[in-house]
Amino acid sequence: MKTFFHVDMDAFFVSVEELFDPSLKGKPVVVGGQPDERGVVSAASYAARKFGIHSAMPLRTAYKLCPQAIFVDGHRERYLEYSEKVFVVLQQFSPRVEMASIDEAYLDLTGTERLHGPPLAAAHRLHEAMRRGTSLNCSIGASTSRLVSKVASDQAKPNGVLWIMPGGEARFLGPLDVRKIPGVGKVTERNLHACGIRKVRDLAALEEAFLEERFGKWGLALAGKARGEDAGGWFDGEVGEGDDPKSISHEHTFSVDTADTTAIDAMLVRLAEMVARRLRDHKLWTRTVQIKLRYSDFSTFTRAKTLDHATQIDTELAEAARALFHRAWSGKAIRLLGVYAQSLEADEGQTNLLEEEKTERWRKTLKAVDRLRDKYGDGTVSLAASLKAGFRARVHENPENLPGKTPKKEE
DNA sequence: TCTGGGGTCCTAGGACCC
DNA sequence: TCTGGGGTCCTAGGACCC
Repeated sequence: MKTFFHVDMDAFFVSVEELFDPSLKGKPVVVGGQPDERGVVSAASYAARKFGIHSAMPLRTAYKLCPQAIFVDGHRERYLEYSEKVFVVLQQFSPRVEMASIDEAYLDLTGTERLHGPPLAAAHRLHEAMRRGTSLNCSIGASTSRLVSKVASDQAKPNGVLWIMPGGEARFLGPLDVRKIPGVGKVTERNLHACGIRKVRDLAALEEAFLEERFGKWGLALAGKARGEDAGGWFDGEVGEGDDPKSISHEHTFSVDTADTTAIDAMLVRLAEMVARRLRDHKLWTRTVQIKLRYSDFSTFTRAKTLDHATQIDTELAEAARALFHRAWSGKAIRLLGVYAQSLEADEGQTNLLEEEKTERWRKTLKAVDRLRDKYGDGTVSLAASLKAGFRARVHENPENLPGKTPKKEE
């Protein structure tokens, strides 16, 4: 018999901000940006949720719902720091920990009864340890599968613990809306509703053949989920598997849509530089470069190109990104630009000797550049290709709105 | 309501090879 | 000649998650 926990921090970003500014406690707080900015709510305090504010809602909408709410810019470094503290606490309970995102994790506690006692008691002890170790509240779901534990932690919120006994999975899931199943979003919910399926028990009662015919492979996975099984999709494999990223990307939404080629090129180069930097940090190389562009009407296009050799070099990424962009661009004003690296490879496989020497020289240069950026901020050092274009663009775009760190000092 | 940024996984068609 | 089937890679788009 397996035992899994799902641990989910309560209103994580808001709670961390409260630790830095206790006067926020109990007030309607919105993390994500200022009310006049383009952007969405990253997290809302429980007081703010009472006004109907929730994450992913446009900031302007949140402001209309609750003008007296306190709007706070997000501080990623703070959340990463606290995410690390969460991880440390979790590791004390089981070496089999997998952070599923910055604020939630799965624990495999199978076979730890003699050490931790029965699941419910262990969950309560973990809950208390989290409070002591991080000063933050969390909710914990415990059961025989990751899926059921995840749903359970959601039902336990805020600040609660819920254990679903072995054999009780179907009874627990049955009365819930299908939307509660991880992986069932807006579209799948609508499709299920169209078939008259509203509750998990409706889903569980259906023939697998019907679901497969209607929804394909996804339908089969859905049937398993309705029974509380982990198989198929995100819950495959062991807890703690999958460390290297499969893609690295940066995107930016302009504060005002732009058709200015100079500003666009500068942004593409900048995004490419940030992606390349992170590739080097991870010791990874990309073979497939992709760009994304979104027009004022929100229509979105992507263009990808697989290179003849893997790279982690700013200018190669930037050149590929610019070529892709100009192939796809209609000339209309742009709302968003993105640069993506896929088909990532580990730090080997540089076969061509000449190529190797060339990239080696580059790597030395870039290492120096990376050090400078660490010292003076991301905006300080740009490679030649971005220098000309970059300068004007920084005048156009308020530095506060630029991705990455704001330059602390101009060289 | 006027819609971020970082990801993962899936589908489907066409190219290309055997 | 007017026609197979499988495997893999590439590309574009989309659902979903936090």
